[in-house]
Amino acid sequence: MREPVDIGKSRSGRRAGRRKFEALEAAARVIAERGADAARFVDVADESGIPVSSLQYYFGSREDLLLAAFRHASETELTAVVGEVESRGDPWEQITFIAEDAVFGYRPGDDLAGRIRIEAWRFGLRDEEMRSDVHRDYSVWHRLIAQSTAEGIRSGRFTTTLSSDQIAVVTLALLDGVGLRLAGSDPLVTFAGAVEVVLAALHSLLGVDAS
Amino acid sequence: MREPVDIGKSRSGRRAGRRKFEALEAAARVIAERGADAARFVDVADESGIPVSSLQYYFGSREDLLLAAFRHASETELTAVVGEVESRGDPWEQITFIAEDAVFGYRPGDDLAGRIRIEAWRFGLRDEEMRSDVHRDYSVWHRLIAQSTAEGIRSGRFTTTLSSDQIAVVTLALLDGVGLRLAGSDPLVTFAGAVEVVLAALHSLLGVDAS
Amino acid sequence: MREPVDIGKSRSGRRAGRRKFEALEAAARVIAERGADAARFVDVADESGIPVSSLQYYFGSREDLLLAAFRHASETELTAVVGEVESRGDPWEQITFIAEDAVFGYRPGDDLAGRIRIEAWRFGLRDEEMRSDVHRDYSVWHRLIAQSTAEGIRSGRFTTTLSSDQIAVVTLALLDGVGLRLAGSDPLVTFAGAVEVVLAALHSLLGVDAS
Amino acid sequence: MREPVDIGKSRSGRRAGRRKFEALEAAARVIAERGADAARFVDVADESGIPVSSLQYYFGSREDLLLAAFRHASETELTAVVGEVESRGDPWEQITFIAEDAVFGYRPGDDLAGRIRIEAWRFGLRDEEMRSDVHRDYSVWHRLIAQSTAEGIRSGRFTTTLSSDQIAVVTLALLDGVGLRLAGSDPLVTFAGAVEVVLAALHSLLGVDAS
DNA sequence: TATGAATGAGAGTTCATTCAT
DNA sequence: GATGAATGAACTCTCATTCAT
Repeated sequence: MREPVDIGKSRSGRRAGRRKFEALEAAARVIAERGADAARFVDVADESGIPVSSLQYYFGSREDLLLAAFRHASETELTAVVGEVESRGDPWEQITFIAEDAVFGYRPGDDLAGRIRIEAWRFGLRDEEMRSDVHRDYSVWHRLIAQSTAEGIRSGRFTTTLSSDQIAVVTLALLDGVGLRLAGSDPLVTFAGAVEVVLAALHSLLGVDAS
Repeated sequence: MREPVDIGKSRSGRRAGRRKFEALEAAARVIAERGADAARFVDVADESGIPVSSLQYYFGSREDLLLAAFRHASETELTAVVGEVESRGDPWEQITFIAEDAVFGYRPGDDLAGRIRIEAWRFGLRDEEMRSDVHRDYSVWHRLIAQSTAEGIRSGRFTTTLSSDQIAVVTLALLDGVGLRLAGSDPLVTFAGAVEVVLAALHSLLGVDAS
Repeated sequence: MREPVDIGKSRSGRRAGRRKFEALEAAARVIAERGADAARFVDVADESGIPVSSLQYYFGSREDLLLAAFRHASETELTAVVGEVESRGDPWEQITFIAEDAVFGYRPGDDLAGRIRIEAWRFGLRDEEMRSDVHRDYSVWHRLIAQSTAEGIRSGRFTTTLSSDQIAVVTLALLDGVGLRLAGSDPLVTFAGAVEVVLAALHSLLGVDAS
Repeated sequence: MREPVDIGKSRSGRRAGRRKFEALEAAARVIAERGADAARFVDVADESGIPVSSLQYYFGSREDLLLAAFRHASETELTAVVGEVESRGDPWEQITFIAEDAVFGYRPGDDLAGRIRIEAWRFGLRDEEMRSDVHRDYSVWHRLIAQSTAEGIRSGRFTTTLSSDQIAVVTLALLDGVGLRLAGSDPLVTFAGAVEVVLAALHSLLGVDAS
């Protein structure tokens, strides 16, 4: 609600913007490590070196800080992914990029992106505002996959009994589903195996033309 | 420290077992509604009518109560599912039963089972003890699916390029993945559509023999 | 709202009741000294030796503690005054007792009662619940004075152009009005002078028969 | 440290004086509505449209702002009343004007003056500087009433057993006393009844000559 | 002169837990 | 075995104030 800090255009604002950025990154790390529900102001303060009262001054309430951190993380991720996908011409390459990128977010020891995603879902279950953010993010991922799929079908690269929208839903479900297992260190799902099984399933479902 | 739930056989224990059972059911409802992190002793006390100090007397710490509630819920669910699956002869029927049962746990307005599952994963991300419970539960589901799949492959009912273990991983991922969308009221995934898309994907992946 | 503490009948309750009583007396002292708006939990805790969290356990919110303290003080005072007044037969003696008792509440160095009264009014200006308590207390004082006055008029002891209800309003206004001056250490109103002027005014207004 | 309000004579100061004036009026409204103890910088900023830091720049600390607001209000009121009183020749008319003016300050729905007076007393109970302001104001009111009374006695218009100083004390006590009841919406004291009872009491006490 | 940025101090409230019965 | 009483710890939020333009 309160947004007193300049996002960083003017000279004086640059420093404020910089601190806000650092606060958001710190908040994301805290959320990933402890979970959104256990992310306290004092944790973010310790992680960022910014006083608690300053965090409150920047973001308002605790909930607003969490929302801002989630938003920051998803925007950063989505922007990068969309750019990369568009730079690839082949639909199957686009799909594999998306899948690998998503699963890489759960890489053991470097799973911040994946954990943030999980926390975002969870938080969205009970927070109205977060929920609409999550829905919007999913719609972007969905469109990305559905478009690649439709293009693959059109061009004859893919042959599938499912619609492109169904493929998008299935793909996202697969990625979230294996992500959970990876994040939970499930012994039945290794990182390498996760990438392989997801790609194998999509390859089969899409009937990818070998040529 | 933690006590396994008294099922209520001994004479003096019968009433205590009854109360514990009610406490666990109440705890599950609270967890599903508010989330494990926000589930307070006082919430369970209000929901069950049992005083806070009695809950502590029965279960020990807050964490122990949550663990017991999760355990109670997953045991109840698994016992039922395993029985039902074993009563079915056809592998595809077994798979469809498992899939439908899982997705039904996210039925809008009656999604206690699904929400408990989500909370269990999440809690297991940061709680050592919960995590091994989650792993054990997944291994049961995994075995159930892998066995049906192996039987289907052996009998020629299924024709697939994936191993039965991979099918198990994919199936569970799909179910969790669509469950998340349903639990989050995602407008892109309706309940009916979720059942359909999961079955369509599995049907395609398993190359189910039409006969 | 919460009233978990026995008021002190049973053996175990006696101690709890005792502590609550001490908390209320301490709260009254703090209110008199610092003012209701500045009366903090920690002040009452320091004054009474009871931990803050125990005060909250006993009374609930800060507002409830203040209300309870005000109520405790006014009940104690009113009970005593009503008893004393009834024990006096002559209307003028009754009136003088009330007036002197009220003004004595502002005795320099021993003005707890007077200050509590002032804080009660003030708090009642903005607190709904306090306000009705204040109204109720005033109605008791009013009735007391009006009855004495009516009796004096009936018996010929008083001769006045004002109604007994008007005399009650005037008397209470006078007492509050001089009380304010005394509480504020106004150099124009000394304690002795205050008693004198109030009695002189009432004597004149009531046309007290010299006999 | 505290600056007397710039009335706005110097060229550069005129605008600043205007803003200060508006800030003081806004502060008075806030004090009347919420009470001095609950009057925050941010409330006055919202009420006046002047930034918090500017208010601090103009007035210094919070206490200084409150003092300035009280001073502004009482000066405005006193100046007007003194002028009006002096324009009246008859002592009883002077007294009635003072009484009516005071009670009118508690007119329901338009009781800013009355509430400010109450807050001023109260604040003066614990603030040294405010207290001397209050004393000074009371001395002005006192002199006004005592002079009218003395003139009335001298001219034979009044016949009373009380001294003119006592009449002043009684009058002010009456006015404050009924003001409290009015401000507190006491059901036993209506606005019309308050005016009537005060005038009746003074009429009786002063033994006003009917001629 | 005027104002936004930043921050320390403090307050109420929640809650798990300990203790005594 | 069961439960009410009591309490310390932690957390969010408010607010006056200081600082840097």
